[in-house]
Amino acid sequence: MAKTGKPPATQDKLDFPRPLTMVDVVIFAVMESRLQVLLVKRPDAPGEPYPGLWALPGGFVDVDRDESLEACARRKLREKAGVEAPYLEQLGSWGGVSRDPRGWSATHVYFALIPSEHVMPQKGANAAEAAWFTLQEFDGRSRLAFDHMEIMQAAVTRLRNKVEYTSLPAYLLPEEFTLSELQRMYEVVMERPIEKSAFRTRVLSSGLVEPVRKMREGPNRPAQLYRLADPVHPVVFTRTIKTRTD
Amino acid sequence: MAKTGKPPATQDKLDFPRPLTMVDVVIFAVMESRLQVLLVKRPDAPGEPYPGLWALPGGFVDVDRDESLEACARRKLREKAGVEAPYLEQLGSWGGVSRDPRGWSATHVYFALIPSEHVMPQKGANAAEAAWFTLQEFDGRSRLAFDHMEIMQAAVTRLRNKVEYTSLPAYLLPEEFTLSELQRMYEVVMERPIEKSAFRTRVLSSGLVEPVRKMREGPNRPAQLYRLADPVHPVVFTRTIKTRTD
DNA sequence: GTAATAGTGTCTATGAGACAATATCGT
DNA sequence: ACGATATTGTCTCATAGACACTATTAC
Repeated sequence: MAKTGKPPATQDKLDFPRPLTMVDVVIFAVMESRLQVLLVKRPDAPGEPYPGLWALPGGFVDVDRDESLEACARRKLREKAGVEAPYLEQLGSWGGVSRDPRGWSATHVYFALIPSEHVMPQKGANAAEAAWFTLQEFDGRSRLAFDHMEIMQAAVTRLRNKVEYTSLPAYLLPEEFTLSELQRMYEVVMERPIEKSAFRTRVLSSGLVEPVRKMREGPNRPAQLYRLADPVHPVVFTRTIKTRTD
Repeated sequence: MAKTGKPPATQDKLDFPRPLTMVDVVIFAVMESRLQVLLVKRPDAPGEPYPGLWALPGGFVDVDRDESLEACARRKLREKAGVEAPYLEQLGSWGGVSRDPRGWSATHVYFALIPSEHVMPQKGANAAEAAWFTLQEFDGRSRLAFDHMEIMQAAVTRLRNKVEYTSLPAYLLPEEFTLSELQRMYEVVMERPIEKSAFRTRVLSSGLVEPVRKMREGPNRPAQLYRLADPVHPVVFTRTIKTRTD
């Protein structure tokens, strides 16, 4: 920030054109053993760009209602997905002259992980059409509105990178879960199997989880249920889960 | 982005108040074996917030001159530090009602690493007062304008985290450097000594650097000079440099 | 020779990866 | 007992960390 930039040196220093400011959210959940993203359909109303195309849930910052960018993101999350996400992190921002036909715009993008249990009645509060898409559905053909394809890819990349050395997949599960279920979340996100024994040692010795006095019953040996020891702070491991063979 | 938010449902859908949009840059360099940050002094002119306080270099996005956020950041970098940074990454964005007395504002923050050789004639192009500060100078007492203290801390945290598993410190050096010099950069950023032998193995086996047919001469045994094998892409290691003892 | 820094080697500890063995449930 | 999944154990390998040793320059 600092001093006024180059804009017209009028008497009123704030009297120069301002970019549009928005917030978008990339919401991930795992359903049917697949990583999925929530998208909403662009309205057909006149003046609306990219009518009928799928887009990330989001919208303009409302200077009267939104205290901050993150508060705005949480509002979008509530409105579009009807959830309080257990994990929300800022992904980055995208801005420029050409990304929105309505003019110079900048969007602040957040990415959220939610347990599929929290998944919504499929319609956002404002009745906008919303749907979950697996990542495979974007191989080339389908287009998204604005630069949302690029943003979504960035979000997936970030998630896939972080999975290698953090506990993020835990936020895709309900409060209580077994180690096998946690392992499955890792495998879905990484799209490759991981070794059971090593995984258990890694998780248990990290202090990531603590056992609850309950078992998951089934048609086989019951499994110990765990919950996050510190649900607020993800764990960062000092090694990636598998030596990369770049 | 997507549909217009809650703002006044006028005929013209874009006719609602827009936040101020800016870009700030946290510029790091190592000088005198210390990690330092470039700051500029806020002007004393009437209407300018935080007059006389130190702030991150930055300013409003100029919708006529700036193609994109990153282009805007590079412009600030040129104007305030007079450099093309060999490393520039987006740090995040900060936005809300209260961070700037002039109204709802959002800043897009980048962080840059530059070799101290590139360091400037001390005055920005626009004659604004600029100076380098060591991080120690911010222990409590000194205040920065806006939320720039918080932003700077976030930048330092990001850098310190990434040093553990990336080659970022290489961008604090000139094109050609010795392994000892590289190690010194790591040590300055991490604020702890690291082991020579392990460091050399790590660096050499990673393909991070390649030798040039030159040596650094001195009052002792000459050292092999290296340069980055791929100056564009930082290397990501699969292990942190030292097991954290949290 | 000495001082100073560059560069190598050796040994240990940690934790990942592969794979096998054992445990405990419902039926 | 059988099927299925949970849980543990054993062995190997890669690499970080500690520390010592050797190498090459200027003086």
